[in-house]
Amino acid sequence: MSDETEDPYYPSYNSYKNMEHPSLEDNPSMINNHQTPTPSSQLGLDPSLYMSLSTSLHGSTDYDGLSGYFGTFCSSSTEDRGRILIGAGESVARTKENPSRPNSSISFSSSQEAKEEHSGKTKKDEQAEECEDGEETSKKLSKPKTTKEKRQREPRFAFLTKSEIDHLEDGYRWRKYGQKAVKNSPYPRSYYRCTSQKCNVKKRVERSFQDPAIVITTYEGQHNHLCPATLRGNAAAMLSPSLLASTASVGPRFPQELFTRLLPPPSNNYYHQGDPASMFFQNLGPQQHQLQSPDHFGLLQHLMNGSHGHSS
DNA sequence: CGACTTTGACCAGCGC
DNA sequence: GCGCTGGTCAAAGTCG
Repeated sequence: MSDETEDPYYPSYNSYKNMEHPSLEDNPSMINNHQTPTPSSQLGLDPSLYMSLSTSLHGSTDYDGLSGYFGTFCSSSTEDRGRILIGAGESVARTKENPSRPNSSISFSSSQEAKEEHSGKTKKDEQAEECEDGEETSKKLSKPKTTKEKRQREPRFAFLTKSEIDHLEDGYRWRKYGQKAVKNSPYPRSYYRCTSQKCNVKKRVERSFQDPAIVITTYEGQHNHLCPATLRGNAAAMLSPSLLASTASVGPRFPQELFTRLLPPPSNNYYHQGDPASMFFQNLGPQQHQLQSPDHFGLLQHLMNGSHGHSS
């Protein structure tokens, strides 16, 4: 928790400051809604890089709406309340979860996982693929392990949700396939797979050991099917046709795509501590920062409880 | 009875 | 090489 060395995979807060994060520079504490910046590592995250967004959502309806935006969350009937903290960045498969990266903030893993591309593919992964391809009979212990070809890991997206429940409803159906104790955390990590056939989306759910109120949900992969809840029409109804068209079928390719479409650039004063929304970007090109859709942002603002009128 | 969860075991990658 | 850790498997159990 005190190492000063810069981890190449987990840029420190200082690294962020050196990047193009005007709002962060102006307001370092905006990285989350706590009084003091909470290093993502302390949250038990894979704190690689980050676009983080925290929102205050009250009630399931809001959550549904926001969920619809991101495709990954397509809907929710949860009673989840409180903030959703969304981060984006690159996570590392073989995480170094404990080494601290001072003030590296809330994470949100996304985009390609550079490190994983080199080392992340495990033979298990290959085996899993074989299984999904119908090679169900061979068990893990007897499977050939000769193939060395690397499979690119799916992008991951971590969502931080302030919630009392661990497994947040997102409209998809998940089957739990594992649970592991997390090092240095009293809270276990649960592993889920989408129950839809041929959909290999996975998610991990864990509770931050730093702030037990925060649930860290990490999605991996993209759904290749319609969300059951979307089919029921609750989340989709909130989306504009254009956005829906691009997200409803298979979801956005990356959540940050939607972020960039939904959110204005992180202007100097809009996102800051205590705001319903605080975010910063990393690994997003400047042009992406510029992308915005007033309509969508308006809706997002609506979804975000809108109670903290800190917007400049 | 099917869907889902629990749980211990196993495996691979990484650091030392 | 060894130990640690994350991730996964699969049998058994649970639930509706």
